[in-house]
Amino acid sequence: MEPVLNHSWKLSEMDAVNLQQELSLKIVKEDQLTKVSYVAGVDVAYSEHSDKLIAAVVILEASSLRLVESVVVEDTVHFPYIPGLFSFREIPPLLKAFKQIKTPPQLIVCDGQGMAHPRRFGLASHLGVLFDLPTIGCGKTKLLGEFQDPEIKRGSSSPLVDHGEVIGAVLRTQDNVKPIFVSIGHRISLTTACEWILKLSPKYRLPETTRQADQLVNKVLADFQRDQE
DNA sequence: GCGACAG
DNA sequence: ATCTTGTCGC
Repeated sequence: MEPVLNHSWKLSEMDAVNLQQELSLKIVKEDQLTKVSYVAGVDVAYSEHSDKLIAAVVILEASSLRLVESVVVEDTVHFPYIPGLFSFREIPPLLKAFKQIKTPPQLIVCDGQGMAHPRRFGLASHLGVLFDLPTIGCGKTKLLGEFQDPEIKRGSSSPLVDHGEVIGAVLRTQDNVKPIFVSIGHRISLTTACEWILKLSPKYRLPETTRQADQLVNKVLADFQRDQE
């Protein structure tokens, strides 16, 4: 559960890019994923007129999709939002929350891209390498790549391609609903990743992991901002 | 120069 | 991400 790397996270943009390139040298391999009892979901919500943020990690039981544990932390923004350097903004608070998790997950679903990234190393890949756990990148919109609209039926998908390389899948999780962008994070194949996302999205467009994490951070942030006034 | 650009 | 009301539909 401990991160294999320990950075200061007080990085310049250039430092961030260099670190990202170092970490991306790690090899992504497929795990069996046969014994996944718990799946984690993560999300961060930001305050508008302050540098405060709320980060959360939720743990769902894989078989029932029931919420079994959640950790919420308050933190401060220490890195700006820059497309391609998203990890450096969200990982510090997420690590802070992960440190308090008592139920270790065997899979993490991230709110953002994994391999579908300019350097093939988005948030999901980054988190996967840090924890050495299987991770899936699951974004609501694309960062880059070209694709054809998948068929209208739930479960349909089409490849997300960048410079001739398949970097992810555009997956329809509900009939006639806007598809989401799935990509390999770490230690998982794209096919297995899509299967998991479908399993985690029995009713809504987004997987339960990100939905639960999302509603949690937004609720806590709302309470936090209410107390400020 | 113009458009794109995870959250 | 965040600012925001109602509205169409199952």
